[in-house]
Amino acid sequence: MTSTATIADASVTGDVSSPVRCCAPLASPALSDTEAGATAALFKALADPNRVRIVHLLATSPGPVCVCDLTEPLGIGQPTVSHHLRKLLDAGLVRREARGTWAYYSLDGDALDRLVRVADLTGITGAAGIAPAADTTEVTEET
Amino acid sequence: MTSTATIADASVTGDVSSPVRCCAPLASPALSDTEAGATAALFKALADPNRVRIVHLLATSPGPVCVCDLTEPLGIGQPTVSHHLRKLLDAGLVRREARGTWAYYSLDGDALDRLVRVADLTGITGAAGIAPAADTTEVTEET
DNA sequence: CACGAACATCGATGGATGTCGATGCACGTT
DNA sequence: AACGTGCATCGACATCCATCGATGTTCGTG
Repeated sequence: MTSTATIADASVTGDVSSPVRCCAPLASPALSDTEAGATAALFKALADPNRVRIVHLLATSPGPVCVCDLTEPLGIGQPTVSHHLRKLLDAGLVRREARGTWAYYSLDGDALDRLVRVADLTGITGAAGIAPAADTTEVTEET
Repeated sequence: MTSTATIADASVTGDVSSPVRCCAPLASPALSDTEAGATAALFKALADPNRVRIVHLLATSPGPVCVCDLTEPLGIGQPTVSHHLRKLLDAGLVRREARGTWAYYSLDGDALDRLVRVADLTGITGAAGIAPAADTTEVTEET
């Protein structure tokens, strides 16, 4: 189906006046399926309020935090906390350190850096198709 | 609910040697419930491979893109594309411009900036409880 | 004025996910 | 050795979500 020559026939004249077929030949997905999935997985790890709170608690804590420290401020059961921590662990956002009976969790600074980088990558700041929000131009000079 | 005063009794002795009750009183969630929810919602908007691809396509496209331009590279139906675009629209990541029969979408540069800022905010880079992911355990480094 | 195209919405459905209670395991104290 | 504590896992359940097909609306052309 990708052979739709009619699409190319629509031409990229730029005028959107006639309902021919529309559809200018967009760039094919330069993002591989695997990469898109990995990026989505990283975001999905933070797509829950309680996990956001966990990351925030880990960030604001002066040191590693054990599971039982999280159940109360979050207001959820211990199995659920373990569940969320596992999600964050799988995403590589936190690190686990078993210490006797306890399990201490801490943020992975490298992962957070990766997160910021992905956020930039997603938008490719400075690309063309970005509508400047308000003040036109001036679109985040980023790094 | 959870009036467990015993927790405070555990005290912040700092030594984790005896299984008294553990649980040093972590800082209460400095993140408001509303804020945590908003942050999670922003991440949730990008927690899907197809939406990541859409954002990528919008970013790499030389100009605004209509819905029919997306159905083919994504390989999903038109209603589903509209569904995803609505999610991105609700999250404020894209902007919609009706133009005759077509609807043109473009990225919202301000929203992307906000995304990067939230990613920073989530981790508060430079906070204490962050493991530098240095040489120690070498993590897994995923794929 | 009638037809076709693009798009949003509706209803339905299968799969993923957050939450809980109960259970099992590891470890340190008594 | 026996007990208690912290934690991960299991099974179950309710809910959310991505996807599709069908439908209705709007707009431009013949």
